[in-house]
Amino acid sequence: MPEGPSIVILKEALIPFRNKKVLIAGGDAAIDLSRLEGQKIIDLKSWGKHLLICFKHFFIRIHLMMFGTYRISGHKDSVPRLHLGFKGDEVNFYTCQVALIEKRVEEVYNWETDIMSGLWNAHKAELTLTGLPRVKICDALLDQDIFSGVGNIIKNESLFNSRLHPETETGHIPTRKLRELLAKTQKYTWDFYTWKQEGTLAQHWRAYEQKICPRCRIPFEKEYLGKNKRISFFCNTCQINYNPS
DNA sequence: GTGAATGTTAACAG
DNA sequence: CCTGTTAACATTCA
Repeated sequence: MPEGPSIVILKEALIPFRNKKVLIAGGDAAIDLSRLEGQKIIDLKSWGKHLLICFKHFFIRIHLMMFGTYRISGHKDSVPRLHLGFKGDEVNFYTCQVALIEKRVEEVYNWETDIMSGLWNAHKAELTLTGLPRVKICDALLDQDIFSGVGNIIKNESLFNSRLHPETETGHIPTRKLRELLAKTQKYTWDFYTWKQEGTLAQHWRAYEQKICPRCRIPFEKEYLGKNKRISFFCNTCQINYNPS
């Protein structure tokens, strides 16, 4: 379910719980739930695919992984991983990773790599990629230390929008093309955010899960590419591979 | 019933 | 120690 934009949407949905006190903490998460009870939520943040629920002396990190779900002001029949009970309200998370971290978020996270953040630093990303010339761009885009919040949909769509072949090594990408990719990736994440909220995300896909290239009408390639063997949809004609042959 | 999917990491082999 | 592979977690849908 989650790439960065979905986590931003989740965070925004939780903003009404800022300054609310957790009366009951439950669920089967392997954390000290009693630590939460009686504590007031100070803030809600996200970094990449991490949702951060901030308290005075610690924060909760939630990662929805592939199948995580949640309910706000409601619950499912199954046992939640984390249940937060408030006065007359509740929030529940399912099938996710939960950690309690005894630090301030500023000590742990740098938002310059978070593609959804106002602090996102394209120049820093460019420098990092330049220093990893043999890494395939399809792997680099999924590297959460470089593009925090980018997932497989954003990877496929951004490469298509930039007309870049997924297997191109970063060191062979012309600087102008690399900068185009950085800009279009950030733009697509915000399109994703808008379309996800509208419920129209899938109908806007131009590459992901598509059979025909919308640009030149030839069939898409569908291959498991890169170190991580994630599915890649791409057009062999429109998307240029700059690697020397 | 089977396989694959918006993800990540621990464990293991070499 | 580094790198690569496999397993594991876990839900839903085609």
